[in-house]
Parts: sequence; structure tokens; C-alpha cells
Amino acid sequence: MDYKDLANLIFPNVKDISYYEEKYPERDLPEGAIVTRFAPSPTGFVHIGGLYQALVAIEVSKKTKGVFFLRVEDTDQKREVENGVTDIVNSLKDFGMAPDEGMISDTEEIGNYGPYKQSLRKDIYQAYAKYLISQGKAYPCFCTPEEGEEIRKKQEAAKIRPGYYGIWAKCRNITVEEAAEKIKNGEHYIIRFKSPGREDRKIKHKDIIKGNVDFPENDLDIVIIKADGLPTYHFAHAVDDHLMRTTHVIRSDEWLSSVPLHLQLFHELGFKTPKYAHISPIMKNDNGNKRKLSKRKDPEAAVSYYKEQGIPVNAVKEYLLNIANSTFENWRRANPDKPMEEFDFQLNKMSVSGALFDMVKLLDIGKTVISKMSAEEVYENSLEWAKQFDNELADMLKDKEYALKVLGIERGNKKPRKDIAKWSDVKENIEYMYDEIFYNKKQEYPYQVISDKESIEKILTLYMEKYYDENDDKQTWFDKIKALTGEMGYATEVKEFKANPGKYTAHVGDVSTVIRVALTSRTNTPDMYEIMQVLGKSCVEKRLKKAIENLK
RNA sequence: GGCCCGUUGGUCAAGCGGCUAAGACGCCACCCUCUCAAGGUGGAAUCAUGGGUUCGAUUCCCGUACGGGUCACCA
Repeated sequence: MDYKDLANLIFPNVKDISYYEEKYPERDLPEGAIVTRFAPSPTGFVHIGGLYQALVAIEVSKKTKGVFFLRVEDTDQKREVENGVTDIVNSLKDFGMAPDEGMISDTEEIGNYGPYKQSLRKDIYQAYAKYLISQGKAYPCFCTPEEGEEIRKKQEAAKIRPGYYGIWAKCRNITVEEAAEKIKNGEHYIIRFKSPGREDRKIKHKDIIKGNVDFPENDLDIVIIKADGLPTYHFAHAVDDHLMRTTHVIRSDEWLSSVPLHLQLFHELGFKTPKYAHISPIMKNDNGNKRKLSKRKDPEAAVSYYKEQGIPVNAVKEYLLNIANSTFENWRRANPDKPMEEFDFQLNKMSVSGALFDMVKLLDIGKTVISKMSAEEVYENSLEWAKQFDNELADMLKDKEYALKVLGIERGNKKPRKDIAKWSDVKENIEYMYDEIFYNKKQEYPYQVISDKESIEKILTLYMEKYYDENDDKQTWFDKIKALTGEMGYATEVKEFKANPGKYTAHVGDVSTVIRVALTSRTNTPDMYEIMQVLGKSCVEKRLKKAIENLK
């Protein structure tokens, strides 16, 4: 009996690996095309770090006319979560990051290198495991999990390196006959890789992001096929990325220390090794301590958070891109209107250590992104968001014609307003433009410098009766406010007011404030001329009267 | 603990042996014929630390401190 017989005994019904090698040929792509992937586990909500990795993968694949695919790594049924795959697919879709290949729903996929769900690839992994066994490069291990635990304890007690290796690898040297015997007796087993490595030798690895890294060789006989017949991550990674013809493995840097093992696996399987790019995680400052954004503690770790908050998709992507390649923001300044796809993304320029997540900066980008949109775009986006998360706002937006006017205030010019960072800001920004809401709210008039009732009443009455004309152009409108200011005995120029301290009690700005507060019950608003134009004559007069009434 | 990796202003960071050490967010001040959001101008603020190497180190080497990652039949 030899290794081949043992392999046949363990996996009698799997295909020869030549079948798969032919079925999944090298891809026919232009020189330098990068084939890469996003390979999450459906174990919970999608993490912003995952989106970050996917974005980086997309950037490099698009740039080289390569392929970006989505592979679902569901080999751990215990941790799998309901709707896990759907969540992943939808999250990518939400951000306009749908893959070229791979899963496109819980059950459907596109592309010729599938299945793209690992649980459906059992036969394939077993074929390669069988191949390794037949080569004497893998073996059945009959140790129980409890025995494994015992070994570990002994190693810890003796303060030596834990793991299944050397003298601790009890099943490594069982004879083929003995193994066959045990299997025939129905003993449970798993398949382990017989590592050819030695811990006292070093390997050199060049990571695209981390640069040159030296490691001791791997000498651990890691599990490749678990008791449930499914592969471990390491084995699945080697088999899948080989068969799917991945050229670049872009993943989180928690995998960096597994590189010696992965390289060894690729080598023993006779595969060409891919290039690796290990991305630093996004961190968070937690009371002075830097730590990874955590699914548990940080709501902003979930990509769904950004959707709920209504942070524009492009703001999130631009922010992430900015973390990935900090030269992005310089490029953005130089090219404010180009689509971000034109940015020349460089994998090797990525930061070696993890960046702290900065919500303030993200929101700043949000403001810029939204300020560049047309009223129509702002309308569509806010409405879509409101339908899901804010019924009141959705109601307000029902009158599209009016909403477009409101959202169009100080928009579309060279220096558009920059006061909306996310869709959830919209309501607060525009609600005073709606009579239903304006009159329903508690009537508050926070007058500022000019606060005595007499003066206020006089200003408002004069303005309404003598000066206001909705057909005025902006200059005339403002000249009239100045005239009113003069009539009240205040300074018509702010400069004059400042130049003559004590001479005046107020200036034109203060008069404007009175009118502003009367009309909107706010001290700060966008351009008042535009607001009054949108509100219209009857509305303006009604609000002025109401304000006067309120003085009494 | 072993093994890896890292450390430039509050934050993201450019920098590849010689620079007044970019830029952005944030902060402060001033400016901008109505407030605010902007915009403009200016300002405060950084090379973890100790040794080398060198005519010269933020940049190269070693140590220390601190931070991060990893050591599963999880990914």
C-alpha cells in the first residue's frame, strides 16, 4: 500500500486535478491586467474595512483592465449568519461596487470560474487534498480536538512554541497501512498538510504594501480539510486563488503572518504564487488607545451606518480613497470635477500602518460632494434616502417643483452652498421653507442686536408697507433694506458702523437679521433675497404679520 | 511570551542623505458692500527616544520605549 492507495481510500470519488486545471484555464487578458477579489465571510454585517479593501481591489483591477470578483468564504457554518451573502452583495451594489464576476445574489453568480461560494466547491478542495495525499504531502490525522488542546497545554507549560509540528505532530509519521486500518475501523480524522518547512530557516517575501518582510519558514502541519469535509481558509485560499487565476491577493494585514504558510501551500501544490498586498486596518481612537474599528463598539464600523446616515456614496468612497492614497486629495484639488475613476491609484503607495478613522473629514468631503450636485440630484438623493429613513422629509419633498426651488437656493453658481454633509441634514436645512412646519413649530423669534419690540415692529411694518416688492431685483432689494436702515437711524454700511464706534446702535446687518428672524425664526440662513423669492409674496407678508403679532 | 510590522503637527499625510519639513481636515485671527455655510489671506502645531555611519541625518544601521498584527478542525 502506498500514498496513492491511501488517497483513494480517503477520497474515492473525486476527480483528478487535471480536470479542474483544464476547466479553469489561464485568463485571456491584456498584459499586466490584475485579477483580484473581495472574499468576505457571511458572518455578520459588512465592515467598512471590507468595503475599503473592495474599493482598493476595484481600483487596481479597473486601472489595468483586469477582473474584480466576489467570492464568498462560507466554510464555517457555525458562524454563518442569515442573509449574510445578500448583505454583502447589496452593500457592494449600494456603493456602486458590483463585481465583474462572482456572487450577484444569495444564490446567483456570473463568470466562468465558479462556483464562487466555497461551500459549493467541496469536491474541488477534496480533489486537491487527494492529490497532496497521493504525493505524501498531506496525511490523515486522527487526533481529536481534545488531544490537540492537551498538546497545546503541555507546550504552554513547557513554554515552547505551540502548534502541531515536529515531535508534537503525532500522526505525521503513521504508516500508510496504519492509517488505512484506522480509517477502515471508522476512526474520525481530518487532513493535515505535511509541512516541508523548518523553523530555523528564513524566507523572504516582498509584499506590495508592506515591502520586504522576512519570516521563519512555516513548519506547522496545519489542517487543510476539517472534520466536516470543508477546507480551512488557508487551503481554500490556495486552491481558489489558483483556479480563479487571481494575480493579486489584496486582503487585510491580519493575514500577513500567514504568508509563509500560503507560499508553502502554493509551492507544494505546484501553483504559481500570486502577488500579495496586505492592507492596514482602519483604526479608531478609543480614549487615547488606537484600535481597530470594532463591529461591537462602533456603529460606524458597519457600512449600513453610512447609508442610514445618508452620507453620500461618493463621499465615503473618496474618503476611503484618501486613506488609501493620500495623494488623492491633492489630485482632487487639482481636478475638482473629474470622476474619481480617473485618479491614478497606486497599490504600493498605501500606508503601512493603519489610519485613524476621521468622521469630521468624511463629512467635510460629504459637503463638497453635495455642493457640486444640481438641485435635481440633491432632490433625488434626499428623496431616496427619506423614503427609507425619514417620512417627514419624504412628505416635504412631495411637491417636487417647490423642493427644487428650495434646494436650488445658492446652488449651481461658482461658489455653491456647502452646508449639507449628508442627506439626513436636508430636513433641518430646509424645513423653515415649508409653512406647514413653520407654523406648527413653537413660534420663536431670537432677535439679536435690535431687540426692543418697538424698533422691531417699526422695522417690520415699514418694510412690509413701504419697501417690500417681490418684483425687485437683488440690488434694488438690498438698496431698500439700506434705505430702511437709514430711516431707522442706523448705519447703512457695516464699515461705517465699525469706523464710528458709539455713533450708531446698529447697522444694516442687524436690520437684515430682524427681517430674517421674522421670516424664518432663524438667525442664520442662506441668502435672504433668494429665500424671499422662493417663499413668494403672500407667504412673506403672512410671516411678517405673524411676527408683528407675536411681539404683542 | 515567540515571530512579524510600524512610529513626521490633534487627525490623514508628502518626503527617499543637504528643503524656511508640502498639502488636506480641524483650530485661531483677519478679509469678503445682510447673517450663516462657504471662499480668500495669515497663524499656532510635527520628524518617539538613545547611540552609531556620514562633512551632513526626518531619511541609512543598532538598541530602547510605545503602538499594531499573529500564534484554532474562525476567517
